[in-house]
Amino acid sequence: MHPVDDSTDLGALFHAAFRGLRRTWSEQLAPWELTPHQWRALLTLMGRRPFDATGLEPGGDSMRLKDLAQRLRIAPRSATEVVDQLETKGLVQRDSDPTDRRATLITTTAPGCELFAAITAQRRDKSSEYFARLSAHDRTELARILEQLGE
Amino acid sequence: MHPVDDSTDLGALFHAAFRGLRRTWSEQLAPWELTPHQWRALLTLMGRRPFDATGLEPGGDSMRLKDLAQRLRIAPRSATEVVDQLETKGLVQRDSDPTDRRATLITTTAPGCELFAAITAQRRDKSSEYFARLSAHDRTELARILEQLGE
DNA sequence: CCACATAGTGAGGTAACCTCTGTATTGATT
DNA sequence: AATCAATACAGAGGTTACCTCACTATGTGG
Repeated sequence: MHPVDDSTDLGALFHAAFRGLRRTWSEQLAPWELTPHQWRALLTLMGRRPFDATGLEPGGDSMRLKDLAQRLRIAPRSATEVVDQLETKGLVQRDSDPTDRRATLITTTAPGCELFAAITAQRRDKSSEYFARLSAHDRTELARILEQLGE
Repeated sequence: MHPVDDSTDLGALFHAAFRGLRRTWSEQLAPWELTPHQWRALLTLMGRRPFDATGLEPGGDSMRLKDLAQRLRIAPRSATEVVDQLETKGLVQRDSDPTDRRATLITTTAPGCELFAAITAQRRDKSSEYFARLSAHDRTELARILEQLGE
């Protein structure tokens, strides 16, 4: 009687955990009408800027669509899409790069920065974090292991 | 200068790893024209049966659609869908439960069992497993941590 | 026998991707 | 300078893996 191999179990576990994460995020972000995908994009856009206590001033930093795609590990076309969504909501803006007119620079607008700050604050307060149920040690371990998996 | 909190990083890492897993599976399953989703369903269906060396005889065990959904952690309606797909491919069959005519029992057909065996064998041979890059210790750790996350 | 619950499915929708094609622009090569 | 390949992005259209809501057929407790 072969047990179906470990990896299979790991796959199922991984899948379950991932779905849990997404559901949690969805619920947390619902009040702001952001999808997890949009949030991740905004986070990436903001993450690049070393942001200070207020974290509210827009401009100051921007990113090419291509770079955003790379950091999100999605195809450039898919980045176009999420930027479209954020732009429609007025959270980011596109400007063509003066140094290369093919490229567009994505910049977080003032409302975008505010939203980012608000969500970040709420997350910290509530500590309604999905990973909060893990011990600090386990979180570190998980990060270490996941890094190995992500090439 | 606040660093964006740990959890955020973990989220990104998790996302990246999950996408890697899915891509790997997709590629591995492509020759058999199965999606990862279909594979997981088949695996669940087969997993219930303690299967022997040949593992080829069909029938013998079956599962209600509802139970399949539960094990896959998806809505019953979504299970209907994946069963439809597998049934179209002739890998599983539906029979109404004689003890409750509302219910349908899903059974893996002979071709389904063969396919399952073939794929399992190939995976074992190639050890082209996504999680293979982790040490045995890390795999155990990962499983332990993921279990905590999956409620 | 009637109200209510349960099992599955049809209809229709969404998020988060993808590829392939086309266009504007740039940089490199003759 | 004229050309040609490469690059950045967006339009069009597709796929996977989900979902909810409404409906039908069937079972169950009062």
